[in-house]
Amino acid sequence: MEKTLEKIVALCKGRGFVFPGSEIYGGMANTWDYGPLGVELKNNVKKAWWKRFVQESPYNVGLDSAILVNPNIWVASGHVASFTDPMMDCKECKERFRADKLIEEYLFENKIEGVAVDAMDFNTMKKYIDDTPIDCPTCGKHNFTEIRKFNMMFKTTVGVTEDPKNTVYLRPETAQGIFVNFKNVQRTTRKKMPFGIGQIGKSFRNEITPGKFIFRTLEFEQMELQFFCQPGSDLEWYNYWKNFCMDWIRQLGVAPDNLRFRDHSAEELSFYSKATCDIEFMYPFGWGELWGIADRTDYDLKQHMEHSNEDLNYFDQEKNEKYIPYVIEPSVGVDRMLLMFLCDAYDEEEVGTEEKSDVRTVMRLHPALAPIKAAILPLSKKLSENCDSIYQKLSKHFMCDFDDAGSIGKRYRRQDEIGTPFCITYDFESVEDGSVTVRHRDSMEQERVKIEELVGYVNNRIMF
RNA sequence: GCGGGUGUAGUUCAAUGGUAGAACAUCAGCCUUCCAAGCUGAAUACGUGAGUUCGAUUCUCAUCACCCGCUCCA
Repeated sequence: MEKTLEKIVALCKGRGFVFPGSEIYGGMANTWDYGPLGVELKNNVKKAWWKRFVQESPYNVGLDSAILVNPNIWVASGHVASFTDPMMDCKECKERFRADKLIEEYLFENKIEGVAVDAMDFNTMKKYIDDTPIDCPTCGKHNFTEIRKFNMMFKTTVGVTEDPKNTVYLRPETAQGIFVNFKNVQRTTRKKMPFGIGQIGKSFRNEITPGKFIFRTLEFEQMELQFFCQPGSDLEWYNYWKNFCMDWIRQLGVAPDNLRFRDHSAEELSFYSKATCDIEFMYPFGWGELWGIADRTDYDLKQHMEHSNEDLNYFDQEKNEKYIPYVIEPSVGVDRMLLMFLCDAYDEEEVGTEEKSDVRTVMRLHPALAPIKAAILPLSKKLSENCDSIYQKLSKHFMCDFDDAGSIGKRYRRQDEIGTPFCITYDFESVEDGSVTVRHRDSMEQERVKIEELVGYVNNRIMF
């Protein structure tokens, strides 16, 4: 079986998981809408994360902070400076480069030391490139455009007048909302070190050219934990959360062969990070980052302390000492996690006979993630009305579907394709014995269950 | 934003300088007692705008969008 992104995108669009954004207006690049099944799947992913990382955790509590915040937060966090890429084009071959990268490469190749590219402003960079024999890596010529700023933060304006003074940004990450609430949360929950704050929310990045379905989008949802701990214990917790995250994904049924850790090399590390590791997934287009686990040190709290003049130290009563906590950040994108589950769950099975080959498409989603938990299918249309009360009863507890169009086999296939773990078939005997047939998606086995036991039967199996 | 490609029903494909067909999917009816059956019928498309032309889905230009590369990393 070939598992391609095209097939998955087609299934998503065809069955109502994910639609292209603004489609009737010709679309809008890198925006996607979640359909009736997609929103269920997405909610289930978020629910599962929240349950494991907040609800069941002795350490962590939740938060939902604002998307629009005081712009000084982005100055303090370094986003205003570092999210602005200096782009320049080669006039000869039209290739585009990052000016700072060009200089860095040149310095590296010629073993020149003592030139701080990070400290240069755009004019200095341009002048340096003009004055230095830095050539276009593609065509070898030296004829560049001016540097243009590319800020990855979306801007908008507070108030009705478009005064630059009123500019605010849509947050490019949820983390900062946690840091600025560190004291509020610690005080109100009376948490002691170590403890974490979890948050699920939307972030926005004005990427140059994203792509690959919902892997990278302008607007995306993050599930982040910022875990605060005593300096010195940070690496221990860093490893703890790495494994914790990996275990969680595996328990949700993702094939271990499709997952790996990838530690960032020293050059690759963000300026604020001491150690970073990605959990990567084997997408149809190759290994791609899913979950970033970073030791952010005390960088963020320190920055906010400086810029806000608030004391963000933590006082440890037991040890009678004061310190700025270190932060371990496991941060994952909901959308690319959802894509992972879709890709991993997608399966095609040969079920045809010799004369007539046939393919059965099955989404082998973990029952806790499946958009529809149970489909209620009358064996004959004559029995449809008898199913009303079953549907009403079950739908109080979980998402159900009802379908009486077409043959029973066809209806099983429809449910297989959207990952429904249980099909409940009401037949002529059901009228007599008050039982139904429960057909399992993966084994295709059937089991007779009393109607009054259905809720418990399904609930026990979708629990995670 | 730059380079290359593409734009016809929901999907996959046709045809045509004289306003478009099919398959699958969908819906309705008949039939059908557990894994994509059958029959009958229905709905649905030339991305948008301008130009050439008696007439454009077809030719030209523009525009918009999508795909592949550059970029990026939740």
